[in-house]
Amino acid sequence: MPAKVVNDCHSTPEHMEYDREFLTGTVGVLILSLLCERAMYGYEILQEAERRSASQFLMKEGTLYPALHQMERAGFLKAAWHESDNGRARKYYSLTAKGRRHAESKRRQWESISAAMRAILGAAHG
Amino acid sequence: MPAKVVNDCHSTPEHMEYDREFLTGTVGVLILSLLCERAMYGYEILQEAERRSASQFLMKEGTLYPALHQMERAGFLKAAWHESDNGRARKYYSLTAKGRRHAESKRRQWESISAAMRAILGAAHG
DNA sequence: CCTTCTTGCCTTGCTGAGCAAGGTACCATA
DNA sequence: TATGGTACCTTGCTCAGCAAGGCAAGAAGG
Repeated sequence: MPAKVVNDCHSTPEHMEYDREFLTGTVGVLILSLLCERAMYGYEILQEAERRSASQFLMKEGTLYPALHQMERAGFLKAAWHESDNGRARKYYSLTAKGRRHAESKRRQWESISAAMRAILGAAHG
Repeated sequence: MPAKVVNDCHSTPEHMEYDREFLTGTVGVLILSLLCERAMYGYEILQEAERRSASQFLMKEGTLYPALHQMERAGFLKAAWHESDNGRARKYYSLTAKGRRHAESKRRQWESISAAMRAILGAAHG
């Protein structure tokens, strides 16, 4: 039996290292919420998430791009290529109407769970 | 490609149906936090989680028991059989010292993530 | 000139969590 | 006699995150 490893999380660096499991689900809400404000391209989403969370969230490309493609297939996003100043091609994603509704649903779910967790954890750690 | 399905979450029943992904990670903190207060047996944990979250969390047995076993193997929990009033055997789990430290770490992680999410979502939904 | 860094997109293949769906056993109630 | 609650358990599937790669092009520095 080859042990567990990966993440011990006993140290407290400037930005906390999270057990991967905790991020499950957050990625979706994160993307949808950011795109709620304005259209963005993939690389920009990575940077925005990092910036706004004060470097707490360091989303990986291997997480982001597949997620974007899946949401596009699901009809939540639509993509459009645009040239940037530096001549570099960027793929901008924006929310569809369906995606906007979905974003709202996800946001409500997250807040509901967050509240329920606070109710339980709060009682526990007194 | 056989569609997505499973959960639409557009209705708003008394207790919200969550997309499974959101629960990932929460289960661990939940168990550890409850056991922080007192020793409990599996079935009791299911009920407590449901009660305290006002039926928001309906943890499944197929989720709970394997999680308990894994945490025991990891040295976070220790188990002890006790007879109940009705002569039924119950397996009580309690935290080890290591488990107590782990619980604290997990709780801090959750709160940190929760805060970061609020920072991003709050800005988004204005 | 060559290397390295940054931007910007992408993929394949593994791991591991949650869970549906089953099973066991006992007791009480209808 | 069956149904439903208590109380424990398992096998096998799905799917999200991610490590680790790759492609292309421009900028920076030696």
